[in-house]
Amino acid sequence: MQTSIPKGTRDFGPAEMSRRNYIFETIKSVFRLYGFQPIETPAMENLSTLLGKYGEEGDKLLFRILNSGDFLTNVPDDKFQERASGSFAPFISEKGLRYDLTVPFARFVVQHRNELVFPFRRFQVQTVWRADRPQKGRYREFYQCDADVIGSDSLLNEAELVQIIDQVFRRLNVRTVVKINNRKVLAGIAEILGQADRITDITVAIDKMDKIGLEKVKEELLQKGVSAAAIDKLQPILLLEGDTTQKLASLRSILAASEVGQKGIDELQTLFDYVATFDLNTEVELDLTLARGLNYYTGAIFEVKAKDMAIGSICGGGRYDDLTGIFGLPGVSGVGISFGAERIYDVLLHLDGFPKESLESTRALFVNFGKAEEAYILPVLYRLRNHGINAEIYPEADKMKKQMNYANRKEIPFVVLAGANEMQENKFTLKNMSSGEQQLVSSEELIKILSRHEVI
RNA sequence: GUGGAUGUAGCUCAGUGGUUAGAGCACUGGAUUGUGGUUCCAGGGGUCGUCGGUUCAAUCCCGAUCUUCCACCCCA
Repeated sequence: MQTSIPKGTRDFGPAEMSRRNYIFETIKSVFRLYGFQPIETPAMENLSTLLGKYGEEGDKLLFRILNSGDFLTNVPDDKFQERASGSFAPFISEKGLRYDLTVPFARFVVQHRNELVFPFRRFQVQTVWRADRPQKGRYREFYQCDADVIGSDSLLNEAELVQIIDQVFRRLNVRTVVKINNRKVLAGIAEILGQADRITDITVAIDKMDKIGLEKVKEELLQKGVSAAAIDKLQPILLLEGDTTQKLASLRSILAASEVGQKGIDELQTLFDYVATFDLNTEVELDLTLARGLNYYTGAIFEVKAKDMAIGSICGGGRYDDLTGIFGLPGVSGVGISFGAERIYDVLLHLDGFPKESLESTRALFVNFGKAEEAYILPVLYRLRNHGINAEIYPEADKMKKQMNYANRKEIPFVVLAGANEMQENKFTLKNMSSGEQQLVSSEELIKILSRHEVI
């Protein structure tokens, strides 16, 4: 029988799981350090919650769940005849798999607003699904690791998110650069250009600056119907030189006529002032070409890139002023970030950055020689486990070669042998599998040696 | 969603319009009845992605479909 799994999904074996858990645990522990609390939401949401929140593209990428039971009976005859999936679909599907963690979170906040303590700091590490066409580093099922603060306008939140990013990548030993921009500044730019209604086209185009270059961006803008005069005015903004302070200063004069632009610059200034007082490993820079696709961002936007590997962003986020408004709770501002665990995995693999001990599962294997030996071993095994030592006994009295081979394959560092000789002396032979050395020890010594956590 | 490539043993890959399709690694057994990683010997395992067409004959040629990969769109 041929087995397979759906397109764009993956299995994870034990070795991959321990590496992935290392990443998840690192991220979660930093989230906890900053006072964030975990929540989980269901894999599926009502389509009414999901639809229309990610733009037209996003709606197409939603996985929809077929209604259970005899789902065709609810379809009116005329819809059935039309064969148009657009009008047909609502009758046969009312649930979908979540597309990200932010929208379900917004729904969660609205639904539980009376139980929550605001400002609410939550983190969430769960799978999301997108019916995208898979390629390298892009899957139809993947994890997101989100932290958001909701119910606070303070820019201190943005500043602390930068600290969190720094702390996570410091612990993972990945050199990064954090790029920051502000959606209000982008709106200001569109306003100055006299193209306030084209803000989406403009931001999408200038987001491609580092990828396709200035000339292509200008071409794309022309094609989208932005006037040549406006593009000429845009050019000096994209080519701003100098450090952050200088960039902000020149931007302030360029955007003098835009109120929203000035507001954005103020916010950026405050954020960078905070960040300047932190002792960070990561570089933090102002990048006016950073746009981020998601259209619910309204203030700061972040993106993190690895310095030692070209793989796109490994973390991103921003402020959204009214995400809960669509669920009937207006005026609640939030800001959050999302770590891309799958890409961080690829970066660590590339840098050989996974710690050796994260792979070890069993510390000691007891060789099985037979029933009498089993009875001798089991109480000691129980004691080892009570001391927090991962240990196992081979379940059958198979050939030594096979049992030793099992230890090799599982990369178990110690093997314990206890047969007639050892039983007579009430001792155990402890073998170090990497050096091949072995010693005769008591059960007390066994526990003592195996409790040491050094890597061998 | 658009364009291009790909699919042969568990894995990495050879190969041919014509008898029983191969290698390395892995697996199982033996050399070796309390000592693994090395070596040697033997063995099991494939409707050559799936369906259809051309042909006396297809794993090979053609078409469709699915998978994986690459670029675009978009994104983590």
